[in-house]
Amino acid sequence: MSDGEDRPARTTVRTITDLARLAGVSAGTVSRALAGNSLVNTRTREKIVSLAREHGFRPNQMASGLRRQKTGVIGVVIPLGHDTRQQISDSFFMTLLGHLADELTHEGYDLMLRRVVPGDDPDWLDRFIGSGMIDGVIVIGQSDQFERIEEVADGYRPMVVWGNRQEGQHHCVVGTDNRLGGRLAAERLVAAGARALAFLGDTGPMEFAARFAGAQDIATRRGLPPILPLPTHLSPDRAGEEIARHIAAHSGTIDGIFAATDTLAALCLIELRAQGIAVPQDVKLVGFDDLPIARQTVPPLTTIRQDIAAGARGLVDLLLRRLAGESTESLVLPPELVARATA
Amino acid sequence: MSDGEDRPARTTVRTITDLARLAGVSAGTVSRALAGNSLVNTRTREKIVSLAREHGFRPNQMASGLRRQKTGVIGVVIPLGHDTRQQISDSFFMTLLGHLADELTHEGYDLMLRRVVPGDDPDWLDRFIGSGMIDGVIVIGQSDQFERIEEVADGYRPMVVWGNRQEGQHHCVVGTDNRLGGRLAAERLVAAGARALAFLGDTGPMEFAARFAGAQDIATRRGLPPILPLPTHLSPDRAGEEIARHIAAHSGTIDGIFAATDTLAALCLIELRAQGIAVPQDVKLVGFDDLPIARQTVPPLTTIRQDIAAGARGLVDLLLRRLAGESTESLVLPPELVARATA
DNA sequence: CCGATTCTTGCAATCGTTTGCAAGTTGCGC
DNA sequence: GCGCAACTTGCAAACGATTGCAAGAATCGG
Repeated sequence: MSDGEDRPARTTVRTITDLARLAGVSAGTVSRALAGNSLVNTRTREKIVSLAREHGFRPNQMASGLRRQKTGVIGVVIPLGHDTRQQISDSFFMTLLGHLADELTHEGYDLMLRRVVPGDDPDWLDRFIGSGMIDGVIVIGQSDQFERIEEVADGYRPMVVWGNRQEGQHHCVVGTDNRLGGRLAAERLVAAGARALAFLGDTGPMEFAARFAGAQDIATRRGLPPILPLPTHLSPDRAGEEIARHIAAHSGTIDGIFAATDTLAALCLIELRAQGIAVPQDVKLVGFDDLPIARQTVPPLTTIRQDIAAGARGLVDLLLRRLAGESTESLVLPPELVARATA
Repeated sequence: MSDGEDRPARTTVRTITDLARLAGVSAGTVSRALAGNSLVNTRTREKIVSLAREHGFRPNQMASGLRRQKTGVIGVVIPLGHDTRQQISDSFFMTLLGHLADELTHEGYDLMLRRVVPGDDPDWLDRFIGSGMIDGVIVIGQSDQFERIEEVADGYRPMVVWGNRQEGQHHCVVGTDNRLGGRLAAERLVAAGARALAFLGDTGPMEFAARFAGAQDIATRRGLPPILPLPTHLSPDRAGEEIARHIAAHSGTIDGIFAATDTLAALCLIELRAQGIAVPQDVKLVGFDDLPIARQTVPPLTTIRQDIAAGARGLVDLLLRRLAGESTESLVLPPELVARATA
C-alpha cells in the first residue's frame, strides 16, 4: 500500500466539463456515463469512470439538485416550543436522531438538521420546506405547533411527524400510544399499592398531556382521587429544584409518582432519597421512555418503554413512501411496561 | 395590467421570475430587493418584499447556492471507525451535536449531518467535501482516521476536527487535553488511597489512548505498578457483560478504576454493587466527561469534566474564521476534576 | 435649457449538471 | 449497394438565482 509514486501534474478537474475535455467527449456524455446510463458505449463509459476516479472528481450536488429538482436530502427539524434548552439534555430526541441518521444514510439520503424556536419565527416550517434544499421533512415533536403543522400538511405531502396522534388530524404521524402508556404506568402504580397518584412533568405538550390523561383514566376507573399534576421544566438544572420543592410540599400525601420521562424520574429518585423517602416502600415511581439511564438508577427504574429504533424506521419508511406518491396512514407504536424495582 | 394569459393559479409563486411578473419588474430587481440591496428604489423594494411575504415566496437555496458558490450549510460528519453502534448510545457526541446545532443556527448556518463507516468507504471525507453541498466541515472524532484527515487537511482549509491534538499535526483540532485529564483522574485515585489502578475502556481510539497515557504518567511518577487496561466496547449492552467479567476476574487485586467515559463508569458502578464491592471503600472510581448521568449515580460519580458547550463554540468559531480566510491554531481545552463521592 | 451626475432598472451571462432532440455511425438484411 | 434499425454522441435548453454592465430616468448645477 505504498503511494510514493509521483503524480503527473494533476490538472484540477472540478466540473463535468473539465472531465469531458480530458476524455475528449462532451459534457453530456460524461454525465450519462457517470450516471451509469446505458445510452453510452461501454468502453467510453469505462474510460470516463476511471478518469473520474483518478482525478477524484465528484459531481456538484447543488447543480445536480437544481436541475433534477431533487436533492437527496431529508430535513429533520426540532421545534423548541416550550423549553429552549430542552434538546441539549433530552437524550430521547438525540437517540431518535441517531437512529434517523442510520436509517436515512442506509436509504441513501443525507440529513439536514435544523433547530427552530417557533416563537421567534412563526414561519419555521414553510421556510424549511420552501428552501428547495430538501426533498422531504421529518418533524421531531409537535411541541405546541400542532395547528401550524396541520396547516402545512394539506399542501405538502412529503412530511412525517413524530408525536401524538389526534382524532381526525391531517398530518402523518408516528409515535407511541401515549395514553395507553399512561394507563400502563398508573395500573402498575396501583397494582404496587399506590392510591394517591401524582404526575411529574408539564402537561402542556401533547405527548405529556396524553400520558397524563391515560393515567387519569385508571385513577377514575379505580375510584381513586384525581391525579395531582406536578409541573416542571425539562432541563435538569431547573427541574431538580422544582422537583425538590414538589416533594417537600406533598411528601406523606402521595404514594405513587408517574414521571413524564425517565430523565425526570431519575432526578426525582435522587430527591426522594435526599429527603429520606424510600422507593418503592414509601413511594412508588414509574418513568417513561426506557432510556439507558433507567437501568442504571438505584434502585433500577420501572418504566414505560418506547421503541425508538422502530419509531425511526417508521418515520423513514413512511416518508419514503410519501415521496414515492403513496398516501400513508399514521403509525401508532405500542408502549410496553418494563418492570424493574421502583414500582 | 395583466399579460393577457388566463392563469387561474396565480397563488403559486415559486420562482423569483413569478414574483417579478407579479410586481411588474425584472427578476434581477426582485433578487436585489430581497437581498436588501441598496441599489433598488425604496418603494419598489417595499412593494416586492410585501408581495413576497404575501405569497410566502422563498428563494430556492439550491439555485442561489449554485450561483454564489456557497450554500450556507456546514457539514458535520461522524466517522464510526471502531464500533458502529457507538453513536446511538454515546450521549457525549449527541450532546456535542446539540450544541453545534445551536451555535451554527445562531451564526446563520444549517447543519448537514452524515454518519460514515470509513471501513466501507475509504473516500468518506473527500466525498463529503467534494459534494458541493457544504461550505465547510466539522469532523466529530478522529476515530482511527487520523491519517486520512491529515491528507485532506493540506488541500482543504474550512475543516475543523474534534479530537486529540498530536505533535506537529496539520489539521485544526479542538478538544480536551486528554492526557492532562488522565493525570487528574489518576492523581485523584491515588490521593483517595488507591494503589493498584485499572483503566476501563478500549485504548485504541486516540482520545482514550491519551487518557490512559496520562494516568500511566502518574502511576509511573508515584512508583505504582503499571495500569491494567480493561478493554470494552462502548455500546452498553456489550459493555455491561464485559465489565462484569473484568470485575470478577480482578476484584481484590485492584483498588482504583479510571473509566474512559461516564457511561462506562456508571455501568461499572452497577456491576461493582452487584458483586458486593463497596465504592469508594473497596474500590475508588473516576469517570470522564461529566455527563448528566454523573450526577445521578449512587453514589454520585467523581469525574473529569469536558466543557462540551465550550468545545462546540470553539469548533464553530474556528471554522468561521477559516472560512473567512484566517489560518487558525488548534484549541486545547482544560479538563477539570469534579469531585463527588466515588473517589 | 443643457450637460453631467446619480439613481434605478433591465438584460443577459453565469453557476454545473441533466436530458430531449437530432445528427452522425455502425451494422444488418435483402 | 441501399434502406432501416439500433447505437452513440453532441448540442443546447433547461433548473432558479445572482450580478456586471449599460441604458434609461431623474436630479442638479450653471
